[in-house]
Amino acid sequence: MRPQSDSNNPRDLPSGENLDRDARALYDALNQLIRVHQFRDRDRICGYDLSVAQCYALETLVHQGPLRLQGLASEMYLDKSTASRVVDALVRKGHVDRVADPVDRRAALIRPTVQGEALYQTIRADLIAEERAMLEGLTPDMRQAALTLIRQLTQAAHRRCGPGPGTLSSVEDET
Amino acid sequence: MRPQSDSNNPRDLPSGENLDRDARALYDALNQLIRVHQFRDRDRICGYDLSVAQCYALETLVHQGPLRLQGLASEMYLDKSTASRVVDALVRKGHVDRVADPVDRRAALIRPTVQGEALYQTIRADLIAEERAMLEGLTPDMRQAALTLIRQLTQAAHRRCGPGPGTLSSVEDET
DNA sequence: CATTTACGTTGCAGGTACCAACTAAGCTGC
DNA sequence: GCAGCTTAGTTGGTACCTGCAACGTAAATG
Repeated sequence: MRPQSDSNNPRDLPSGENLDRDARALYDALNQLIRVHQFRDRDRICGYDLSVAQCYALETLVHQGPLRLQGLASEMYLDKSTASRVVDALVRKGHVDRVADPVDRRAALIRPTVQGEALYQTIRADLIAEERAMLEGLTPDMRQAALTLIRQLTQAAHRRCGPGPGTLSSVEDET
Repeated sequence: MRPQSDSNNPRDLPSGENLDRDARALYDALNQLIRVHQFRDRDRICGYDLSVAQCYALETLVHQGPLRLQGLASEMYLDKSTASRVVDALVRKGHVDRVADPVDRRAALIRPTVQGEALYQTIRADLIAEERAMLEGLTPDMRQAALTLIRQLTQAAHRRCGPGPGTLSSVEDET
């Protein structure tokens, strides 16, 4: 439906024509990247007796501080019932605990335990080591560019993804 | 908490020190990106009465042509039993079919039906439109750079993580 | 031909996910 | 204060995804 104006030099086009082609390429590339990371993370995290969802929840709690269940669910794009069960599992394993919210006795604040925080840091260090290995083949310039681009892509996707309840904004950290 | 070797000048270091920091940043950025995409894909694909795994299988079959179950499982980093069930679902929905392998009567070749191929193209077009919208804010140069980097990251991760659970073949590493 | 190996399916167990229904607690209106 | 509604979280039910183990069948090997 979008005819490639191949009569002209395809490199000089003002970013209108190649957009489709780049979009296709990006879709495929991102697909690959996401799948590889997904499975790598899963296998690696399972070695620590955590599921991926549990690890994600723990990570969210470590980063965002104590959260109510609803907040955690929003942050994870999950139903509150699913979040509840994930928290159950983490409580059973001793990685988080529920404390009564002082201002609302219906609510419970969920926060990582010392053990949970330590476990998360261990896993994080492990995964970061993987990223580190991947980055070793890139020049510092390229690494910076990669970061910038990935963040922009995330921002764009997040904006479009629409009503993200918690609006996770934990992207910006050390410069 | 990581001991920064601050006794030295951090600006002159030959990319050894900043590597850690970049690795951390990459981990976080990739995390965000993957999550956003994951949920976006899930919601979007579910609108077509396909699960993500089913869509991934269909995509693999469309891209790679007819595959045996084992090949599909390897491609998806899944156990063959899981792949079998995913294929079951796709067969039930009429998106793929199994044909007997002419040279091996144990095996079955799985291939998309016309309907399955059409469905995949529809979904793909939909998802690509999303990527396209995301790319609109980037310059052509940045888009190219993003592609290159994402592919390199994928390559690196793929090399490191190796094949998934269901894979027994295709990894002859002679030690 | 018997054994071994490979392909795929099925049984089992556990995780993930949603919706809907439920309990408990807060908040309104009277 | 107590109905009645809303909100926070839990639980039941259902369905899917996933891997491991155990099969049946077919090919390969001796």
